[in-house]
Amino acid sequence: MSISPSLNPHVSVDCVIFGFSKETLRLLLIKRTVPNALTELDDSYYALPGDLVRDNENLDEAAARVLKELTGLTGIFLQQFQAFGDPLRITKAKDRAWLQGVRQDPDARVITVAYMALIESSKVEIQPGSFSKGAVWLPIGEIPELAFDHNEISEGALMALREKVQIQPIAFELLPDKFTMSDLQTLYETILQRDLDKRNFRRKMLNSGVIAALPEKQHGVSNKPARYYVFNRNLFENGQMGFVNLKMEGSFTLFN
Amino acid sequence: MSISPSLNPHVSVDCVIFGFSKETLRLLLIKRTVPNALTELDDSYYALPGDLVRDNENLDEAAARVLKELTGLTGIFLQQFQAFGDPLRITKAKDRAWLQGVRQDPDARVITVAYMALIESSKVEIQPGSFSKGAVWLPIGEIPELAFDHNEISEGALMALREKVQIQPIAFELLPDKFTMSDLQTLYETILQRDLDKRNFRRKMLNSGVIAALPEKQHGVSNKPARYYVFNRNLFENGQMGFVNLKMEGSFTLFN
DNA sequence: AAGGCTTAGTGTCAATCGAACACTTGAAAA
DNA sequence: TTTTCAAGTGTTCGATTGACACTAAGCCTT
Repeated sequence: MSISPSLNPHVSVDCVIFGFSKETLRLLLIKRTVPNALTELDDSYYALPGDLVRDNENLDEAAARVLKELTGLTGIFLQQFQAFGDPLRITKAKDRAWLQGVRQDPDARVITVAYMALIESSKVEIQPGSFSKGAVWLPIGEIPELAFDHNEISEGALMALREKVQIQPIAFELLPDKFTMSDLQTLYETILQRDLDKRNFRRKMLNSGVIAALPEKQHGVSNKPARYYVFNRNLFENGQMGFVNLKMEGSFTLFN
Repeated sequence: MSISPSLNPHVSVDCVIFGFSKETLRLLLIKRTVPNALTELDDSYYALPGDLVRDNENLDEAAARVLKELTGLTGIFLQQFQAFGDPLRITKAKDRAWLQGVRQDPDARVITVAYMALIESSKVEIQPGSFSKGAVWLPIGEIPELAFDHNEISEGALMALREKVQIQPIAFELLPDKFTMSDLQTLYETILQRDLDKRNFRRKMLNSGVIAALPEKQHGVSNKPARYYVFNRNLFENGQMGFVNLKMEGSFTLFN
């Protein structure tokens, strides 16, 4: 992204992009480029993809643009979860050096509105561009020190994801269109970091109506082939079903 | 609030302040003052209390400051819920006229980070000041057209409140320290807009451990005096209890 | 003083839901 | 043909939910 006069120099969006592969949750991070090749700081310094908000776009549009520029994808799950505006968020030396190369007013206070995106990670093809030298999927357990306050933002996104997944059926956004019951269970177990009972999981998923069975089964696996299911997207987009409620320890339930 | 060079002219906070009295949920709104008395627009034009964020404060601090300047209160429940940044949010003619009187750069794009506050409304004493000509508690069913996109923000806050109240025991913030079971039930019914069964409500509230009975009862009421209860604040601030789960219609519950 | 009015406060039962638990099935590989 | 591996399937018990109606306590009225 080139610097442009239509950028609002005080507000940015950052995208915490979740994917799920090899039984781990991952974040899509970019490696920052330093345009005028200052110093040694261009190696292994990752950041969340983000950009300043332009004058002619709203926050959601800015986030969707960042996502599209990086991955080529549109129409994916993308939800604002928190604004971050600590005045000290850009004080790391490395960050200031980078900003000097890239921003007109490197000392400006920037608040950022953070979004979380859920992607089926195999859909992503990293778009080439000056925006980033490269992008990688890193397991959430192996996130290094990131630029600015991006570690804090990522943590916040993970918390928000854990909560939302217990309230709305959004985990499906991380899976391919068709998936097995085990895929789904593993995903939930990964996000929630606890084991679930196979039979209870199955029963409740099916009773709830959020997924539908396909006639098709796996082929060429060396064990009993699993049935494929699809997410019943209409139910939710038409607002029929409000609430998916996944209890946590110490919870209690109220009312009729 | 006077214009000051330490204000960030691109980011503001707005507070949606909820109170509960006479069996209705209310919002604390301010009447805007027009410093240089332009035109006819100073009558009955309400807005959410808000201000630009200063360079030396973070977003939470800015929101707490706005709340304190208006009500004199500190330490009250105040939670960020959404950022609003539509480029067209300041296009109403009245709004532009007002901004010209009050901002250095009235055409600047401002994004706002919205907070919701829960107050026991009898605690509020409106602070005098140039900030607002007057403040009023208006029932949420009778909110007129507000400045900017403040109607949209208020709606969003109400939605957020309805959701949060089903997940965490925060409704108590709207009640006095001691309250009767009926007070509490009426509050929940008002927020959720549906009737609850008295006996079931009682049972679940008591079993949950969120409230504790006091020995004291009402005096001087012309019917059977009700017992007082207090909110068991420690349980939550120490993180023992995670989740209060109030089912909605069409809900389903998942997992062990 | 008695009766009326108003809100507080209480218990049970049937249906549903949640948690725990182990064996059989189907396909490929050996 | 046997082995290996994950898929798939039911039941039981305890806890929770939701529906439902009468008595208790205090003040007010007459």
